[in-house]
Amino acid sequence: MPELPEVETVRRTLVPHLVGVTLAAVRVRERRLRVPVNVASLRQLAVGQTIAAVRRRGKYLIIDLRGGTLLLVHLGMSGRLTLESATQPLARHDHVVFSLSDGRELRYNDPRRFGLIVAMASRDEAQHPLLARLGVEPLSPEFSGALLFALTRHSRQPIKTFLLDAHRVVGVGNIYASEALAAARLHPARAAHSLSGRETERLAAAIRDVLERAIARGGTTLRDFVDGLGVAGDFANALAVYGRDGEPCVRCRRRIRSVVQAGRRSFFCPGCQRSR
DNA sequence: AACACGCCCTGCGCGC
DNA sequence: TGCGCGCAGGGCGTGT
Repeated sequence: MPELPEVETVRRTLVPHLVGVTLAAVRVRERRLRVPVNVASLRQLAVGQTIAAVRRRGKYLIIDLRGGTLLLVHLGMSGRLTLESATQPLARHDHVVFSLSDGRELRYNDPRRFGLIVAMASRDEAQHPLLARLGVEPLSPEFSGALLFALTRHSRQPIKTFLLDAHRVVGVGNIYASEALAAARLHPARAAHSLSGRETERLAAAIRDVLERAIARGGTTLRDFVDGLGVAGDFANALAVYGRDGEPCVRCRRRIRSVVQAGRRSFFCPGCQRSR
């Protein structure tokens, strides 16, 4: 899926085109997403409204509409949110299509349908079940080694699995969890609570650094990902360990290995990332 | 409370 | 060439 850098890339590419534009109509061609699309609420809350801002919270895009409503969009594993010419034929898996006042269309495409689009009143944002329990933003000033140290104290989970839990830290998915741990030289199987203060400092800095570098290069495209204008990301070449099982580590030349943790594959260098 | 697990869904690449 | 299998960037409900 789009992780934080990919969602942020979509946000940045859409902002200049969407702010000030009105949602003139919506067509829902497939309502069976992770949360079933509520067509009536989309029509009542979103259609006719003008876009005031496009924000991001974790892996969620939040499209603020004038008139006190917003659209919450999650791209799941395979989702795309792209601006297209209305004359462009619809593609397979174009599930939700917004007609815009400038004649173009904003299209939500998602083959696996793990994503969602929800309209709500802006005042409900903080209490909404999908948002209320989300953890800290890793690119915010409040995120630090000290905070990560505090958050990890009572978790016996492997640190890799811990990082994937959006109720603790948002936005870090399977690619960037492995990349951050590699940069911090921490073994993915280390129990979260076993990390020292120095190690959580290193890890927090690595998370921030890898996310920022990925955003700077438009995100990671493994297969599906494109930004709001249909352009693929460029960070896949910069990945140090993810997907590089068997290849030599650029730092120590040992072969990168992978293991499965909590059902997700983790990549690491056995030379640079010792378990203790 | 914390954590492991299975499941949601489609598409693709691989081995046979 | 075709087919079945395993696996994929996420997140939640359920069980212990």
